[in-house]
Amino acid sequence: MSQKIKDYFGKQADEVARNLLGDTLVKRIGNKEYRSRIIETEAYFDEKDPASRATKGGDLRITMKMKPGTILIYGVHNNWLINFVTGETGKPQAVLIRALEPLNHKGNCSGPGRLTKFLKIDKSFHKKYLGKVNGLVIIPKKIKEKVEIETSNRVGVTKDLEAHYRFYIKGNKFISRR
DNA sequence: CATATGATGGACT
DNA sequence: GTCCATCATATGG
Repeated sequence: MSQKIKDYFGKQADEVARNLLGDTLVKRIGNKEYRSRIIETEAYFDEKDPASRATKGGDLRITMKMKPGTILIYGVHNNWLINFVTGETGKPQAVLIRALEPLNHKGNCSGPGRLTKFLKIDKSFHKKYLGKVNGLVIIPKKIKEKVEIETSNRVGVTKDLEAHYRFYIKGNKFISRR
C-alpha cells in the first residue's frame, strides 16, 4: 500500500494533478465519513516556478522535498490550503487541491479554503504521510473511468500567469469561481 | 515584539 | 468586474 502511494505521487506534479482529478477523497470526522470527488487541482514546482512560495525557501520548500504522498498544509490569509507532495524525494514539487465535488454531503468545497474549513483540515495534518493519517484517504478512480480534463492558468497567483498548471474536470459545476 | 505579506473569500459596484 | 477584512507565517530589531 505504501508502495502504491509512492508510485501514484512519485511523478511530475502536473501529471499527478491530472491523475487526481476524478479520485475520491475520504475524510473522517468523528464517526462520519465525508466523501468528495477531486475536481480541481494545481501543480506547483520550485526554482522554475515564480508563483510558488517555495522559491523563497523556508519550511514550505523543506516540506515539498519530503517523500511523495506527504500532506502539506499551507496557511494563507485566514485559510488552510491542502497540498500533496509529488515527484522524487528531494525535488520540491506539490499539487494543490482547489475544489471538491460533494458526494455524500452538502458542504461547500468549491475553493481551497472552503474545502479545508468544511473538512476540518488544519495545520495538524502538516507533514503527515497520506497513507498513515487516520481519517484522510484518497481512493483512486477506476482505470476505465474517463475524465475530461481542461487546463488554464493558475488562480490567485500574481506571477507566471501564462503557465497552464491548473487542471479541472470539464463542465463540473463545483469548480472555484475564479 | 513590530510589521509586511498573501496559492482567499465574501461583499460590493 | 473591484475592494478589503482577516490572520498565520516570515522576517527583522
